[in-house]
Amino acid sequence: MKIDGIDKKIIRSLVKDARTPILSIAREVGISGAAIHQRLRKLEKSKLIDGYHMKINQSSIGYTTTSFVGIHLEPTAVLSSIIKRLKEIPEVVESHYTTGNYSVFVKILNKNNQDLMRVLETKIQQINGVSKIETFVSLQQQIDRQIHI
Amino acid sequence: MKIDGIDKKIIRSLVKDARTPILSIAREVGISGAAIHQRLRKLEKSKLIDGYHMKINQSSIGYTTTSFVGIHLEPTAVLSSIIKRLKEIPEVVESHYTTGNYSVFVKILNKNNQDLMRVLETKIQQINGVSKIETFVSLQQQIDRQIHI
DNA sequence: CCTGAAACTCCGTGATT
DNA sequence: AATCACGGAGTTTCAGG
Repeated sequence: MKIDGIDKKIIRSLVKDARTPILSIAREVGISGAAIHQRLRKLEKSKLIDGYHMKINQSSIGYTTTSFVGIHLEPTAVLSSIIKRLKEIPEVVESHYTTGNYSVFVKILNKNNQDLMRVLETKIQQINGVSKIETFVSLQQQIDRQIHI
Repeated sequence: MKIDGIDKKIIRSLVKDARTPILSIAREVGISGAAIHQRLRKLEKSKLIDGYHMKINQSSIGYTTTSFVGIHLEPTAVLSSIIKRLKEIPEVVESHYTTGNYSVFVKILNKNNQDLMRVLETKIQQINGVSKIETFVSLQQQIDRQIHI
């Protein structure tokens, strides 16, 4: 998959605002809307584009606490069933299987510290196969962006 | 800010696909396009909506390695200047100031393990005030979603 | 908070270079 | 891989219930 300068302009424009009309990108770039349309179709087909998503301001709906939880597993634990249980916890927004100290590493969002405690104690800690967890609460997020093209 | 069932339907639809036409949401919900348009304006004004973004498939552009890096700071380190330096590293996509073992916790994307090593050694480790770092490489990501409304 | 209608803008496609 | 042309859709605004 080759990406030229025009493709990059299209991508940067839609990464910034996914609802930008194709025609306004066309005017900016200096080629026709139909051409932008064709390129976008190709980019979508190539799987370079994962989708277009509205981003919700989590704190505006009361989710003010972001945390990372390192999860140590018991030797007999089965990863796939752990993941299945994690998916059932709506507060869990990311889950990774990692090298290093932990086995599973998750990002969770909560309304407040009490809500965080509830999820840790009554949800994550209760999953069969979880032995020990370690929690890092984000006091402030300073960077949040995508990889730059 | 009150969110009713119609607002939720609008939000869910645009979280899934930010380019969904307002009119098609209108047909789904059963009210006029103008009404959806008005509600969306209000949601945008209320700051509940953080934006609409194209999501790039990072691995399709060669960024196949995701890692989390816990950064220990020297007692004299100044957070704001550390953050400033981190922002200059394009591979750093998230940065948090956290409780727990670390002081700063970042998510970084790399093309491969060698590229990861380069960024750790020649970029992050070189920042003035950084004492020790600990890296967790994601071998697999199983969950990636937004908080559910 | 909704609607319908008008004016405007955009989308998607087919024919063409 | 770009262009033009065009009919169908979508967006935005506004007067009105």
